[in-house]
Amino acid sequence: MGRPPCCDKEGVKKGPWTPEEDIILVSYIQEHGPGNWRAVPTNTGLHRCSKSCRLRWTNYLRPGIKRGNFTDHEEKMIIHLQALLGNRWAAIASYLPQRTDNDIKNYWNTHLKKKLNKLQAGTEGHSKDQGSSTSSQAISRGQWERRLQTDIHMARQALRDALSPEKPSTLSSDLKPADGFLISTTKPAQDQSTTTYASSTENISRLLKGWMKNPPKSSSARTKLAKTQHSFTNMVSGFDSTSSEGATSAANTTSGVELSDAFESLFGFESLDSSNSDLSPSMSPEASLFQDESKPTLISDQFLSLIDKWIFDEDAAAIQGKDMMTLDHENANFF
DNA sequence: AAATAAGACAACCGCCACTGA
DNA sequence: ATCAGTGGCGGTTGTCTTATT
Repeated sequence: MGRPPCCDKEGVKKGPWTPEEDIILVSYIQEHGPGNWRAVPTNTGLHRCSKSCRLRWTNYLRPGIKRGNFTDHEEKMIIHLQALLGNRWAAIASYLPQRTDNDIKNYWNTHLKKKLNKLQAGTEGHSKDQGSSTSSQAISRGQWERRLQTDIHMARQALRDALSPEKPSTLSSDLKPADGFLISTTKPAQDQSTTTYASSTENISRLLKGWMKNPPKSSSARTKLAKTQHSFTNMVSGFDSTSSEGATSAANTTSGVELSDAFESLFGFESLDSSNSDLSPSMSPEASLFQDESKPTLISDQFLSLIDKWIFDEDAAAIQGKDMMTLDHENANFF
C-alpha cells in the first residue's frame, strides 16, 4: 500500500488565501494551537491541504512576522549568513526571527543575488583595470578555502560565545538563532497567552486593510468581500463573548478600515514590537549548525572579504555585542 | 490607453528527516 | 529494525503589480 497523499487532491483549493480563510485558520489556531496540521482542514472546513495551512500560518499569519523592506542590517546579515551557510534559508531565518525563510529566500533571489552580482562584476572589473595579477589576487583555491574555513571557525566561535550560558544578556542575543520563536509548535494552545495568538490577527488586519484599500473590481469579488465581512463579523461575535460591542460596530460599518480596526481592538493585541519583545531565546539545534559542514557559496576570496568588510566595518558595534533585538527595534522604528 | 516586459512575492511541490507504533 | 505518518526545508512556479514602450 502506497503512502496516501497529504491531502485529497480533489476538492482542494489552491492559490492565494482569502481573508476569510485566514480568519478561519487563525481562529482555529487560536483555539487549538499550531500543530496537528493534518486535522486542520477537516476541523475547520477549509478546502486546503494541511501543508498549505501550515505554510500560510508560518509564512504569513504567525505572530511577530515583520513584513516590508529589509533593513540594511538585515540585508548584511543575510548576505553574510548566506556566504557561511549556503542556501539554508531556515537556518538563516533563525537569526532573523521576524523574517520567514520564504521571505528571506525571496529577497535573496530577487534583490540580493542581483546586487551581489553587480558588486562582484564591479570588483572583477576593477581588478581587470588594475591589469596584472597581484599576489593577493593570485590566491590559490586552497588558500581561499583556508580563509573561508577560518571565517567559518570564527563565526562558529562567535556563535558559541553568544550561546554560552555564562554570558547571558546582550552578548547571547547578538547572533542568536531564534527558531524557538514565539510559539513552540508542540505546545498546546492553553499554554499560550491570548495575546500571543491574537497578535497574529494584526497580520490579517493588515491584509484586510490592503484588501479594502484595493477592493477587487469584479462583482464576484465584491460579493466575496461582502461575504468576508459577513463571516468575519459572525466569527468575531462568536470568537469572544466580550467582543459583542466590537462585532456590532464591525457589522454596522461598510468601511474596511473601520472593520479591520475593530478587528484589532476586538482582539486587543499589542503592537508587533511589543510582541516581539517576548521572543524566547530558545537554545536551538542551530547551535550545532556548523557541525555538519555547510555548503558555502563559491565566491572569491576577494569578494568574501569585500562583503566581510562591508558588513563588519559598519556594524562592528552590533556584531561585538549590541543586542540584536535592540537593533531590530531600532530598525522597526525606522519604518 | 493598451500591450508587453520585468519584478516581486505568495504558494506549491517534492524530497528528506524525524518520530512513534 | 522497519515502516507509515507528519512536519520541515529548499527549489520552483504562478500570479499579481509596476514600469516601460
